[in-house]
Amino acid sequence: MGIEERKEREKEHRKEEILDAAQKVFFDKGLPTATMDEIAEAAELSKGTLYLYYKSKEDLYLGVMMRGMQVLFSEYEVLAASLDSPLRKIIKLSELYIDFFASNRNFFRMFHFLQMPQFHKQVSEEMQQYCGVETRRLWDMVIGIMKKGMEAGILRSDLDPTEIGIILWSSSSALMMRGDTEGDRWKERFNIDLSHTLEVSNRLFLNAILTDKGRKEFAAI
Amino acid sequence: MGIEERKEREKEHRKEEILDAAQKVFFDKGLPTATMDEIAEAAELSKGTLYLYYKSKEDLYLGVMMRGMQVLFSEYEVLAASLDSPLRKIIKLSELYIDFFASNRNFFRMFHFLQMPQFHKQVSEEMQQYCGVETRRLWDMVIGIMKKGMEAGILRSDLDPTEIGIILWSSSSALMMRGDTEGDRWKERFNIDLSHTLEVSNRLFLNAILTDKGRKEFAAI
DNA sequence: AGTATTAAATGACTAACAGTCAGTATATAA
DNA sequence: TTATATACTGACTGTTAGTCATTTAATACT
Repeated sequence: MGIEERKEREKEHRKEEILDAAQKVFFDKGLPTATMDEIAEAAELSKGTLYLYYKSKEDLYLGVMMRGMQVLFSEYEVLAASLDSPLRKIIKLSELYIDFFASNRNFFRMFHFLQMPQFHKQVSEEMQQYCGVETRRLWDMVIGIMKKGMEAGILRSDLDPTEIGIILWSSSSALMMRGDTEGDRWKERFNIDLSHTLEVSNRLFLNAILTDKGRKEFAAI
Repeated sequence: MGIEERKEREKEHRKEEILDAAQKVFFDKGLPTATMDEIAEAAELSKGTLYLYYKSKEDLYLGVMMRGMQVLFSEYEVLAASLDSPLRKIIKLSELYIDFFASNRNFFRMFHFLQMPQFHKQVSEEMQQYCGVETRRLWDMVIGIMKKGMEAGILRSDLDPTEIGIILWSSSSALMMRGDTEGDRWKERFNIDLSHTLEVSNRLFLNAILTDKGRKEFAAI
């Protein structure tokens, strides 16, 4: 009785095809300018069909966004499983995020939508749930890497690994976001290269959270 | 010939009345859910009239947002003109922003719209221009305070005052934003109080950018 | 095979809303 | 009192998210 299973697979496949189409259109136009008709056109389906698979345009948007999250997550997974030293893992954590920003700009921009519920009009409970669960997996991974660093004695033990994780992540995000949208203006107005600013920020912060041992190891790299 | 002038005043007054109405509605419902008809109703004007004063719903939203920016700006202005020491000014700069976040949550949320052009559909060139100019005034003030700190020898002179300003601002913003939208979840999931995390972040960062002299003064406070 | 049943897809339709503009009312000038 | 300019109105248009009665296709049954 493989028919049920095949149908299930085809259904999943159709969902992915719709995401492919939505991704193209959203990358091109952004959430408010993209239309469901365009996405249907791109998917070679009727608009009604889109709604058999996703509850709203915003759900579809978040569906695409979650692909970006998965990309980042799987890169972190590789990092966490690697044989690098705890310090190198923490450094690479930042670098990976910066690389992700550089090569997946469109996904990066989408991330912010999740965090701004005041711009949600039709996000379904389920999708919000799903996003929350996956986001948490990402955080657990980041926090896990921080904890390892603390156990290895390179991170100050008077700090909370979760707090450090969120601070590092948030400050990086914020600077990348500003670099993305206002990088040129900062360059011409203040002669500031925001990607340099991000490096400075991470270096300052890293030095602030490392133990003497950690700082020595860091200096040796 | 004071008629022209009076009319000019009345026009400005009408613009403000419209902003009052828009503020109420936007605070209540957020950008996507608020409707121009509601705002017109609240302003006791017809919808058409709104468009004599503002080019689009998004322009109106940014108009309200700029009021929040002015509030923050004028508080910074008082601080900059105060007789506090350079170090105290820098500390108060953070505190002021945190206070603003606490007591003007709705304005704070609006700030993010400006920074996300991917969610702009109808923002006029003029409004964008206006926002840019005012934002720059705010930045100049922040950067000015940092420069004074550097001249006073309490901030490391190998760092760029503009970079320090933007890092401090961005990391604070990001943590407040997360606290705003996900504070409860972080509390229950990780037992983290994000307003505490913000304090930690600012303290770590401050210690990282202060000179020995600055750190001594800081410890004495 | 032919027929019944179930599932997938369609696209015309509705409702809601941003933005427009021809027309009205009000104030000033002649 | 009449003419002109200015402020305002609200019915109207165009667009688009989301729906649903109907059609099409696939599977099950006899």
